[in-house]
Amino acid sequence: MTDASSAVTEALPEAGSKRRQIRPKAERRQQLIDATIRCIAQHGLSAVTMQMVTREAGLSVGIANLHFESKDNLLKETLRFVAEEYHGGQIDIMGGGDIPDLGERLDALLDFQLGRGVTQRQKMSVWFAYYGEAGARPVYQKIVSTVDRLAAQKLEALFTDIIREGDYHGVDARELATGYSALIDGLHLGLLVTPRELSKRRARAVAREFLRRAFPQHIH
Amino acid sequence: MTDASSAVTEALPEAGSKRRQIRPKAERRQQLIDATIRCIAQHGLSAVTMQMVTREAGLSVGIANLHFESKDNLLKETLRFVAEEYHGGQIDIMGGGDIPDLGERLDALLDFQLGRGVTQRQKMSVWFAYYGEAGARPVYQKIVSTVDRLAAQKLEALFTDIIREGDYHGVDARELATGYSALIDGLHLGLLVTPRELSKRRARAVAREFLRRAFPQHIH
DNA sequence: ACCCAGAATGAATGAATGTTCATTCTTGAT
DNA sequence: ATCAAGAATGAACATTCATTCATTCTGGGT
Repeated sequence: MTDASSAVTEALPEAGSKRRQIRPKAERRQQLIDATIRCIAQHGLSAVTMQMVTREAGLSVGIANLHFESKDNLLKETLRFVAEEYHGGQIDIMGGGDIPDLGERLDALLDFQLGRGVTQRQKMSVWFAYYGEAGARPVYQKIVSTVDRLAAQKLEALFTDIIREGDYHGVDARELATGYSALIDGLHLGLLVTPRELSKRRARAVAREFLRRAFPQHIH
Repeated sequence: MTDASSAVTEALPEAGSKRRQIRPKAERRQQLIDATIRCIAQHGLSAVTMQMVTREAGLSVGIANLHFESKDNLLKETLRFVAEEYHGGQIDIMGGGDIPDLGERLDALLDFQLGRGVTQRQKMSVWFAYYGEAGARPVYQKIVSTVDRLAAQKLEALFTDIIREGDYHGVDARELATGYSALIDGLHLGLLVTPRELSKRRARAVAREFLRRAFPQHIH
């Protein structure tokens, strides 16, 4: 469904080549979204301009309004892309039967959530930039909560399976899922804002400890 | 140290009174900071303008640059205020001997963190608006991490005391403190972005469950 | 009653930004 | 080789915003 290793990191089109190229609409859209992600990460959402984004993409200013009708729309679509990439990745891991062992599936989930792909500063910056505006922009809330709800359901289902398999008592799958999701979000925040105090390694240890406390038989 | 019930919510100075009033510098500064908080919460950080803030404060545009030298500075000072209010409140509860019983002190902390004062949408919006920009603005990182570090130390100390008192084994105070802080941050995020899915009541239950799991003797 | 230091005002300014659109260029079909 | 559809360009425009500062007003000190 989603590709966590999208080409967000590779900037710089062939510098020097000034020849105008015509490319399919979908490709240009993605190019602009990727450039937007880089710009938000580097300059902050409130400092992003259309000129900045199109220059980063190696294209002219007019093209942004050709493929997206407005800046607002470009930002909206960028959020949708990031949200779907993140939550889609989780859903793939949780729902798919790719990993039959439930404990290993938990591990894979944790790896995805705090691994290289997602915790790249770029992605985290974008993620929280929108969170910051969500309070004032219902559109953002809706985009996030739509994918978020599905991921939450899958996580709850996974926890329910684990609870049944391990015969754990006094544990509420729903509450635990809420707690785990919140913990991961909080760790992402810490990694973004105070990277000096919280290393990726320690973030992972903290999350793992949370799971181990809840499911001791499943986390080594 | 800080006053959690500051007058952020009360908008509207006496409407209709057009008489110019001269007030001490400190008062005007606070007036403008409060107005800025309201504006960020309502319109989002990226949409805040000086005209908007000064109108909200019931003052003229020029006054903002009289008391703060620039918009940048006003935003910086506003973040400092919110950060100190939030972390200062926590530090007061944790460090002070106002509450001798450690379990009760934990309860008080949780009440403060997820109670009315802090979880007001206004404050949360501001908090995360800045987090969103922190990736691109080292100044914000520094302001937050300064107060954050102190609060983290106090929390770790409190947890250490509790672990000693309860004679808990296999628990690392530092790691637990990191996890708890992250959990609270994540719950705040949930309350802000998906208030429909996460009620304040449930957020509190989740946090309490985390503590109960770690310190069963101290949380009823 | 008077005065003046400095607080407060808001129209004016210039810089920055989103959006438009007339024009140019590319490419695949004929 | 030619052509048309439409992708791409970027100068121009209108708007918005932060900042300035000449001017007005206030209130405490004398």
